[in-house]
Amino acid sequence: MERVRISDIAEELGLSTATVSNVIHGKTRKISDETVRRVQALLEERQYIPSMAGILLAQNTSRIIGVFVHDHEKYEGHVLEDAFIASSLNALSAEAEAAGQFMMVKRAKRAEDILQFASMWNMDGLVVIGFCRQDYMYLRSHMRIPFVVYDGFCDRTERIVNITIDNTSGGRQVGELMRRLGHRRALCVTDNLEGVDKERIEGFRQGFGLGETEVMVVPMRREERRAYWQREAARFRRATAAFAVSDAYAVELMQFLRESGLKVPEDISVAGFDDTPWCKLASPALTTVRQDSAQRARVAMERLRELKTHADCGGTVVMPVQLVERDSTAPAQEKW
Amino acid sequence: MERVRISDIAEELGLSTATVSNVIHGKTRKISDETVRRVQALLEERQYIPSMAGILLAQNTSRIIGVFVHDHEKYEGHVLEDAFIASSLNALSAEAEAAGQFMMVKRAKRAEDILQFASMWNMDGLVVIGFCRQDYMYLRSHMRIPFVVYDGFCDRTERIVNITIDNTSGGRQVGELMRRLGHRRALCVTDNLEGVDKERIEGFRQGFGLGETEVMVVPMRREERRAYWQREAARFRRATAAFAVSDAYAVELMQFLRESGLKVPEDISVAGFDDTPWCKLASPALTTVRQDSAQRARVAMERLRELKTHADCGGTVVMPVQLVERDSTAPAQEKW
DNA sequence: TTAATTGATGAAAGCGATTTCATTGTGATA
DNA sequence: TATCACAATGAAATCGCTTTCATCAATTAA
Repeated sequence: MERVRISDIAEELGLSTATVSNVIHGKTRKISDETVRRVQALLEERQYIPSMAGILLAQNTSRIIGVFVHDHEKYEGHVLEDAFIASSLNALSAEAEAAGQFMMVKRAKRAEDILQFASMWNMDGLVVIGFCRQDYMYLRSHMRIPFVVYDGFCDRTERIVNITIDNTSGGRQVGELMRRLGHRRALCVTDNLEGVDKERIEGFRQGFGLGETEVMVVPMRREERRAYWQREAARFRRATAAFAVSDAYAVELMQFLRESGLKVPEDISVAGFDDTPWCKLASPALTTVRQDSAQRARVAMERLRELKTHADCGGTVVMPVQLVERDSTAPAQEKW
Repeated sequence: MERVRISDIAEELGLSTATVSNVIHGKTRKISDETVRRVQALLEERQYIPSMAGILLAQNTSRIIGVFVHDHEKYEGHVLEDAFIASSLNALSAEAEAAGQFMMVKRAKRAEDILQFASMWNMDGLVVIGFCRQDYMYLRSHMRIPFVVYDGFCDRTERIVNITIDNTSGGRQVGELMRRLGHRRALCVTDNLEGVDKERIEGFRQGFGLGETEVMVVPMRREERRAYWQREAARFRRATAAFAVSDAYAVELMQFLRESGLKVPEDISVAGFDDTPWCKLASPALTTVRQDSAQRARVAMERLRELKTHADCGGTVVMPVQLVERDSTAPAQEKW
């Protein structure tokens, strides 16, 4: 129950801590087989568990991977519940475990918090999600701990490793699908015109070709959105296709459409983005764009490891994305 | 960029580290206002960030709250994506931040892993989710770090702090609702007959009174479930109400019912449990039982703090639960 | 005037590991 | 027999902080 220290083991066997430490880590030193056996046996018997405190101090590395999620107010204090974030956390946690590392999660509002947190723990690497470029630049110049960024919009010269997905392609695939289905007037639903959402919409436009697209920028706060849908209801009557930049918005949109007496996909086709788990449970099952957060996490951790050695190898990794066609999209019906 | 240590500050001001340390923590010692001012100014200027390595070692406490989530195979490697877990993580993270603590998340399979992990980091407290009683007992007897358990089924004598919700009441409220709506034959959907799910179903039975209830134990793995629904389809034709022990199952069930040509709620009323965010987006919006994970997290952290002082105060905290009636439940129609 | 008290600070030990450098013993070589 | 190489191990410094104990000067009480 009381902590067993290396020195306890050493003392009990009449050895020095150096020897015990070397047995634990192997390979630095030549140690007699007999000693190795005795030490290992006692470590096992006493259930020695190393103290990270000591290790941290001695070898100046913590094996902690910090995951910093921007606590954007649009989530109203529930960021970690967002399907994409939750899925990323899960994948990152799996990667960390596989690599024998530890995952510390923090929701943060400012880059300064990240810096402070990461430095105080002497973290091994960081995954930074949802902040803006300016924050990344700040970290780049004030912190020596390697970090990668999710969806960062940084170019090579900025020396930041940015792991993102091919939003444009995702949007384009949806656009092409809608065009192929004969749609001519589409609505894009987003809550802002920057970053990934901008790319998704641009992609959609490319794929949709000559079709007419109108963009609806909905309020971020859920309560305001309700009123907004109602106020703008007329716009849905004109379109036969809708592309939401997230599954959450797509599902919410479908619900609203149903309430307004419009049928999905008969009256209007709807597509989302992310392929969150409940897409296939929505009714109708939602057509969407799948991003693979497990793969993203894997790449993130790999790049983090690389950064430990070649410090300055910024660059963007674009992960592929895949259209998942389900039941919320169908051939256009004429409207007049 | 290079680490600023307390000794750097001390040296630069011609003071001892003891003095600087005392300025930082206040109140232990009488220090002249002049010195305090000078030290604080320099700490600020040099952007001193304490090293947890040193602190950990010196004061033998880490301020780390460990959250251990049982990596049950039914989640197929995606536990942290489960809506209830994600929501708990978010709430716990918020609580930890508010208390100036750090949250480390780990998915674990065995109690030994928890023990090892928690001890090596000298964690301040643990929240243990989804393990079984035997694991809790193991921790209780092998570990001196205080921990609380979610949904643990431990009685007072076991000296384990167990934070749970009133599953029976939740089930009962659904049962009563179904009875009130005139249903006579109900189906309960679960994937096991133990723990919280057992309580929920028992509660349902109590509330449903004389109505006839049949329990379906569905396979945990998604692929097998698909076949199962189909095979057992006939049972749905007999019932007019269904209560699933989780929203996930409820939504999946609704989807299957729709595919089989049954209408919800006209042909069959469906209710779930948890009130996950997408309940209100399902169609029809799902009647369910709300549990408040923010409140639960608050209590968990409070009890953890109490445990630091009075070590042995086991006991179960039962949090209230609330029926949320939406559109998936309706008065019974006669069937024959 | 001297002793006792108090206020402000320094010196050093300790926390639990790692790691460098030094030491001992043994068999082989000259 | 003296020297050397090498294998096996010990002693001690180090990491950055907290905290106890000691010191010294200035003030107050006797």
